[in-house]
Amino acid sequence: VIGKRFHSCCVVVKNMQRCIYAIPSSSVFPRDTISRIEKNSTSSDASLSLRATLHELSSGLKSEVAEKLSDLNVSNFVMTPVKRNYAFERTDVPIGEQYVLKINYPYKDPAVPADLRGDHFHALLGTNNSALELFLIKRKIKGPSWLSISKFVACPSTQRVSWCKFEVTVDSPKDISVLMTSNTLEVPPVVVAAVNLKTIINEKHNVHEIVSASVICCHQVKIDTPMRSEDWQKRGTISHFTVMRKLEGSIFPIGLTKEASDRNQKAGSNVLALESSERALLNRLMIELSKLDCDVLVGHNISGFDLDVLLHRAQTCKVPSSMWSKIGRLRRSVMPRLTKGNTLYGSGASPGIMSCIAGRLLCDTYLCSRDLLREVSYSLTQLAETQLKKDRREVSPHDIPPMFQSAGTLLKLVEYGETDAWLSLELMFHLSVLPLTRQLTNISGNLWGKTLQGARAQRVEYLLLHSFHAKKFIIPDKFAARNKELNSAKRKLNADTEGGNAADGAADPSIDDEVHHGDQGKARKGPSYAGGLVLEPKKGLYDKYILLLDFNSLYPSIIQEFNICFTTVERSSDGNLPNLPTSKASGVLPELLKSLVERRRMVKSWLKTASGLKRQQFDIQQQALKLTANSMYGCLGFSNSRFFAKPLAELITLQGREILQNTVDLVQNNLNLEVIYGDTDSIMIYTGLDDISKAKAIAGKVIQEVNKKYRCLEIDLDGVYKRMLLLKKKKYAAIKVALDGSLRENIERKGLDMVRRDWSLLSKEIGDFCLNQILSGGTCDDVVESIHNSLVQVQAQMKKW
RNA sequence: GCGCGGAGCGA
DNA sequence: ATTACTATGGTCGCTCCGCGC
Ligand SMILES: [Mg+2]
Ligand SMILES: [Mg+2]
Repeated sequence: VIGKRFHSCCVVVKNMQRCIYAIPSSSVFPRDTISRIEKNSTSSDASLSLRATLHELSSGLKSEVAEKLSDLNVSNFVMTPVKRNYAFERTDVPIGEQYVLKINYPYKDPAVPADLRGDHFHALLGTNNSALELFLIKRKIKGPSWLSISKFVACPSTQRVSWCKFEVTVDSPKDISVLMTSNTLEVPPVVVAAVNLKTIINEKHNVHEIVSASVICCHQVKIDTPMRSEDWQKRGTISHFTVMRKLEGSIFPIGLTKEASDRNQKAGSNVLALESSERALLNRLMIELSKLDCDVLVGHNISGFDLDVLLHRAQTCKVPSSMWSKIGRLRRSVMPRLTKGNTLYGSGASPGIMSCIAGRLLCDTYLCSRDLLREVSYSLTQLAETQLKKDRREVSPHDIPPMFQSAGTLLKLVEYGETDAWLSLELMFHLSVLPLTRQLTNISGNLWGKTLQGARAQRVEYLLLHSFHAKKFIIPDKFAARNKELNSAKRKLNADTEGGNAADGAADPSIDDEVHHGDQGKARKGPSYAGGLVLEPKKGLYDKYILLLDFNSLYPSIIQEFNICFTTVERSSDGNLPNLPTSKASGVLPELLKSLVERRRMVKSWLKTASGLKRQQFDIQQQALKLTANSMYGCLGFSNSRFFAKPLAELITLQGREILQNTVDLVQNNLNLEVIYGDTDSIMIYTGLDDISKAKAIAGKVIQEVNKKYRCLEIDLDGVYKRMLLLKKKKYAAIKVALDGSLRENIERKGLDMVRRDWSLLSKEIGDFCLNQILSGGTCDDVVESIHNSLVQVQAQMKKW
């Protein structure tokens, strides 16, 4: 901090040590010897002698390892016998607690092959762990937070690796710790720069060339709470500029130069810079960006367009690396391969591009909107209209060259560019992207940048890495040899779903709630195990009260209820469905979920009494905790996940199906109520009553009966429907009555064509009209007539066209 | 009815 | 016109559309 401003600082951590584990043959630490000496070693000097004994026992192992390491040109290593747990999928590592040999040596030395074996050890784990991951896990760094950095030395400017304001070096990762007293420190603001490029198309090479770049910069952005527009738009905390260039072989239109200098003079800074070439434009842009030294780059489809164009043009125009690399915070000398994989639209920036902006976060509001909103289109124009209530003028690259004919139109172009940057920025605030992703990151302990990219699997991966590490587990390697099963099991499963699909041939999932929408692009793989049970709906129009009961967070609750974990469920090597655990000891996953649920409960209790920004902060935190708990199951069933455990995922969904079926049976057979539908974690009960309080009383009874069967699982009344049209599985609409006593009514539409974005507006509007009529409560004749009339009218209107 | 491909809703 | 998982991408269930047989 200088004065009241925060600045960037790069910390170079030297001497990172690899941490690998050799799994000894059973003869190295004989079980009876170990338990005998452990029993005696309760006092401290006895533990000294324990250590001595362990070193003694492992001497053969150690010398063998030492020899093999030396063969591999690894010289500076330390070996220590330690007690660790294992609970994962490798069959060559015993499950449970045991002594293993920990080997530390510098990352500078080469990684040893993962399949290295010896007479005294039969497996090696952690050989390829990344230094960054190890650092975060060992130092227990869970997302952005204050760190204490001790014994650092400032780096002379000639040896810097970064463009940061400060750069220091520490000699050991242990010089860095999470600052425990950080609650007393203010959360620093971040600098956010919104970028928008305007390009023309070079027909010959079929590439975009940049003619203008606009940047809007917010210097005081909060990351702990959402910000209202009046706060982030406060004068003095925001700045902007546009860099523009003339078209090749032509000059700027008359009056532009004068206008630019007037504007700059008036603003007291370069708000409009005119350059003579694309290369000069890029140079200027990089200089201005490096002055801003922003923490976050934001833009609409910035990862799919602007950054890509920017770097490709820098390459083509031979912008020196000392310039283009300022787009990030690391100094770089060679341009990485910009396109590698990821040519799919909407899948984020390529790794090469991401590496260029190292040190800055990337917030693509196109990708964020796809994740957080449901819209028929995610264009900036559409989002500006529906989300921000603003008009946006669309400018295609083909419209641009003519705009160079007059100063007036060219200034319009500047305005459009700056407006687009502004709208994207506004969208970012509107969606609270930074507070939400920061919170998610602090819960899981991964990298913030990855959360911004989506990377749900990695979030869960880090959450589990931290948890298992804290309990002294050896963590599964990233590229475990998972060559066994693969596709063989999946075929079989699809083939032998016994019974038709009447009431039991269904599957299961993970109970997503509101969020997570836009899903274009990625072709889904076929399912590899059964998911949630979907009851056959009793189709029809219901006009008396219907109860919607729904289990809260079904899968997280199942994991806790049945203590499902890597550490508790015995899995056979053939990948068959395991039995429920009998173990009393709580597993790691259940404990983890319990703590997430408890934290959420606490935050929600604060939320009740808080107000204003504090309240919004708690709300975000609460959402993030729920999201995290709910996404864990998905990763157990994710074949590329480091913690892939299909048997566990399968066991969870099986419990889900049984619980739903048992609930249906109880409600129908014991309570004599009519269940008309249910999906995965919910049941709908037709009460046949006109009296809402009687209906609610029934709900209370059902809830009581169901909940007393379980320890963690909890069913709750999710809604009361006054009338409902039930068409098919996952397709229905209903008038939902508010439960807060206000009796407000609202039509809920699920799965119907009118909620899908692949139907025309006209079709959706007509559908909605029909639905309103059908649910209006009018007589059948009236409804039919009204719909018929309306359709005739539409037909007439269409004929006029 | 089967197969393939494509949509994106639902939990 | 075609398409190879050195990195990486959360799960499954249920319509709809369109082609070919
Ligand atoms: Mg639920
Ligand atoms: Mg539900």
